[in-house]
Amino acid sequence: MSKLLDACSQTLMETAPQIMQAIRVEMRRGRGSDISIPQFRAMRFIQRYPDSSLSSLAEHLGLTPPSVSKLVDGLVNQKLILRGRSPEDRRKITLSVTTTGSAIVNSARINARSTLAEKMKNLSDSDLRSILQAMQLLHLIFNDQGK
Amino acid sequence: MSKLLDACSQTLMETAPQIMQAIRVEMRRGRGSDISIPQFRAMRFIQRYPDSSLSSLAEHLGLTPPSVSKLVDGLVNQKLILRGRSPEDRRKITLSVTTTGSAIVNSARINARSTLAEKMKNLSDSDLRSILQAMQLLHLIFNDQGK
DNA sequence: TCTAATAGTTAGAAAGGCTAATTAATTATG
DNA sequence: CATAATTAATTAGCCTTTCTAACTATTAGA
Repeated sequence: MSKLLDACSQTLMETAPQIMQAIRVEMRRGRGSDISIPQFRAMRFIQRYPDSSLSSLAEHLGLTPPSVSKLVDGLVNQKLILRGRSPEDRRKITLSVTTTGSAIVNSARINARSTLAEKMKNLSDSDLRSILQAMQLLHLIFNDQGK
Repeated sequence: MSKLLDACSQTLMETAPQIMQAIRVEMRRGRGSDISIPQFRAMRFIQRYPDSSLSSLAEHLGLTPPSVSKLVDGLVNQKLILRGRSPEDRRKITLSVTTTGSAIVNSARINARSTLAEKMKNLSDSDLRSILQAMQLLHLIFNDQGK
């Protein structure tokens, strides 16, 4: 086991929670667009894959179907997404984002993004490139929980 | 606002939750050493700063004092940490990790670290260096919630 | 057709946050 | 020096998020 690999794992464990904290805080000050990170991630997924089923969403989020069913309940109640039934297989549901939902998810994204950007604004271009590259690597590796 | 900065923020928002998910999953399969991420982070902090107070811990975790008081309750009940009173200022508590606590936090750390390492093992050294550098930069920036 | 498997939901419990109010100890002030 | 203000931590009460287990409805298969 290489020292380098070890150092990477170590620093990932320390840093990832801090970044999450910053994102979470920022998501919470959307003035009316007060959604949690799982809710945000769910809506992003549904935006990307319209008419997706509950189970595919659950898999993406890394949560159990009952948890996601509740999460979906919440979003439906807030009229941010729609829950329909699939014509082909009537056991399945089809999820889609409403206009309101789109507006809120976009404003949350812009808020969070600009605060993250604010924190990183003093970094050099070369530092930023290194962060971008690292994140892209990690994104590939950890996509869908390495399943 | 630079394209680069924007791309960084974007990818951070997508990737950080996925990394967290992987760490969380791994933390949960400690066979008896079943602790949450906030609990893990708390114990790591107390290990690093023995006799630390509740408020300094709360600040490190980015949580409110009542939340941390509960979290500490849980760890004390499991006999993973000790809660004493400071001799100098008797309002303050002094936190320390027990032998059992140390064993558990170390095994959780080793578990999580080796799974992260497993996922990254196919990366080149140059990729790993880029991840390490990026994480160190981000660690500095997001340390203590940019307060 | 009757049984298996699959998709989602419901019920109920535990954990982890929060704010507001409380207790105890220390510091500052009239 | 006595009392007021501040500080450290806890308690109380609430809400949200997650889980497992059990249930309903639909489809697929023997």
